[in-house]
Amino acid sequence: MENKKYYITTPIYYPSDKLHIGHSYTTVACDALARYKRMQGYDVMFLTGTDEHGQKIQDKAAAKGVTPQQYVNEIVASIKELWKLMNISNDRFIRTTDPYHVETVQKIFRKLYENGDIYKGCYKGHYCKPCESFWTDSQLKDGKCPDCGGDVYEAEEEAYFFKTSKYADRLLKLYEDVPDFIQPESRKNEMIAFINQGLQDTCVSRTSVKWGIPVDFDPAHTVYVWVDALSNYISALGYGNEQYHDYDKYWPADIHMVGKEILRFHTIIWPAMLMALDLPLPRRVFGHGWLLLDGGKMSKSKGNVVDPVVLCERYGVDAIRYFLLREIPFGNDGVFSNEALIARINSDLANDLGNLLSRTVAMVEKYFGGTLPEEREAGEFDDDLAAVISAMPEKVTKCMDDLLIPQALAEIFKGIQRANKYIDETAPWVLAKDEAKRPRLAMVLYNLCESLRYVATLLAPFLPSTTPKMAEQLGLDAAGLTYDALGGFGAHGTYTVHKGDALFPRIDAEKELAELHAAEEAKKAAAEAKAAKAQQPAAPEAAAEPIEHQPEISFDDFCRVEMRVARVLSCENMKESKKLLKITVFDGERERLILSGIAKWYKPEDLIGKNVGIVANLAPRPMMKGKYVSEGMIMAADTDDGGASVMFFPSDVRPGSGIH
RNA sequence: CGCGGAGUGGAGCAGUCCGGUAGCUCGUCGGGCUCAUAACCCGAAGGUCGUUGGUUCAAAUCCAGCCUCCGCAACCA
Repeated sequence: MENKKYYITTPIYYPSDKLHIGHSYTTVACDALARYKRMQGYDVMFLTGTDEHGQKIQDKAAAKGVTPQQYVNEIVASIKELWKLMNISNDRFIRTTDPYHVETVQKIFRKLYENGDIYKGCYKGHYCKPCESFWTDSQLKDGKCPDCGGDVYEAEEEAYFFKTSKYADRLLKLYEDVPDFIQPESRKNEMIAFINQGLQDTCVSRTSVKWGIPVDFDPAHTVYVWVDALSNYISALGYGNEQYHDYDKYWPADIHMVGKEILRFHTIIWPAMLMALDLPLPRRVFGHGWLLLDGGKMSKSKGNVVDPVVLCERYGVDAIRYFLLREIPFGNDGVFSNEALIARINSDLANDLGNLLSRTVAMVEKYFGGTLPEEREAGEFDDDLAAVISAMPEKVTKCMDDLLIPQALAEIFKGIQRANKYIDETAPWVLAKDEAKRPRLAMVLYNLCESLRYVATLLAPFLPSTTPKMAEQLGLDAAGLTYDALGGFGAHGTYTVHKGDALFPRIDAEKELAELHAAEEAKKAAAEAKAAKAQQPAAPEAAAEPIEHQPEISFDDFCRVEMRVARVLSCENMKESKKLLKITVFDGERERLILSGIAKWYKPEDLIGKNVGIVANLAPRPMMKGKYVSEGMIMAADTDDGGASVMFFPSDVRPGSGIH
């Protein structure tokens, strides 16, 4: 029993923007697990935090005219606020800009370097200019670039590399020896396949990015993402620093919870790094699914509110927590929609759970003035109810230990439904009419209170602010509701209840959706008005995003870019790619092939026969493993929805005309 | 032929490994009850289990082919 510890982590989030509901999902899931383990008597360390370095943040801060540190400080504050709002019980919050973390990263980087697991890429590196890739000797094919088959040059840019490839065999063995290292199982095969394709060493430093942790023995370099971000899991425990001292106590992690998009880094690079450092490996990495938005994209047309703060304010934190934990099946993606959210809140939380408490408490007050008498008489249906309720803890435990959170909740709600049915079976309002049946009536209501005591206890990890409300109405001490204190069905003495507000008020779905829809229409109308305004040259509209500027160039520099008009001769969709259009143009001298990533926004017939602007002296670029070579670039403007708007010229312009 | 996942009543899913009356939640319809948040309880309707062929006494389940959707990889020069 002693020394049972549980170390659980969320990914560290990238504070380049506000967090959305998907981030909340990961964190809430971890929180539920952490609370559950604490309730089971484990010494839990629950870590979350932020990954604050990198180009993107550097750019965003510059665009806003603040330092990167100022920029992230502001966002991190809002993240901490969000976790507070959502009742997240993390024990620690790490920021990769924390000095102690910086210290650890530098130590790790140096150690890996001294052990030979990190090497400077240009020593043996070959650089393929078109592919912008480094290759080692062993990766070259006949001395040429393995991707495009082109010539390679001695590296002209230094970078440090981590020898991921060296650990391929040990990683495969790890997956074999620890079958549940990668969860869910289906993803394991993807990882194995990925390794079998041949692992490349991982670039772990940059000279071009300044916002990051300097390599202390080579300050021109900045530690690039992996060593910086992944080591948070141990620096937060005090590995390599003096800030904390519980590395020995908590490491290795019992579970790293991550989104499926970063599972690979946690099951390949991270274990390889730990192997290189000769440290124990995490026990398990769980790649959960995503919360997709109804209809695919960012919801603007669907009226979905995806800001977690707004959702919590509107529906209550526990309602949102419940939805997130209940709706996403093990390892799969779930769909978020306002309809689904409201349906879930109404049917499960309001109708089943809230109403059960409400009707039970109301009857205890109505028939017994709030306090149940000691004299009780057993009867039909009691045993069945007791059996279902007292089986819940074990079932929930089983589900939680298998990380089946939605199923765990389903088990609790089965108990709730059984209790509702029990009321119908025993019909307390009928018993109440007969004075002689008061002991029986007392027993029925007592059994309902007992059921609710179990439910309140088991629900605590998932709905931490609901349990105290239930406890209060039932006259129980919320702090005393633990697995150990359950003590069996019937263990509690008697009940004195206090009627309170509805746990989860029922939502008028039609009205609510109409309101959301109206709000959406208003937003849309505003956007259209804005767009219409933009049509008028007299009233130019400010850019939606801050404009990122390039350094000033000379006129000569400008003249080096050769822009010409070209006529589209043919254009077709490619079966190999959803994004690319295969375009043949006549540039005034010859035909050239251009692959352009505009297939999502243009059909071939939109372009054929038209005059477009191209950049003509761009170096030919091998694409799709050298299968095609694209000889130029179609000029197009970015649009607000992430699409492209191609630049067309009138048909009387001669192909080959220069553009200035 | 790059890798992988998925196609089951109106919606969302389970069942497929280890063949044998197709199950759950929501919705719909009918009934019951009145303690309760117009909530609760019971019942019913509704499915050729993507498609074609094969194995078998028997296929949602095993085998082969095909169709459709979705991830990842490749890739917006």
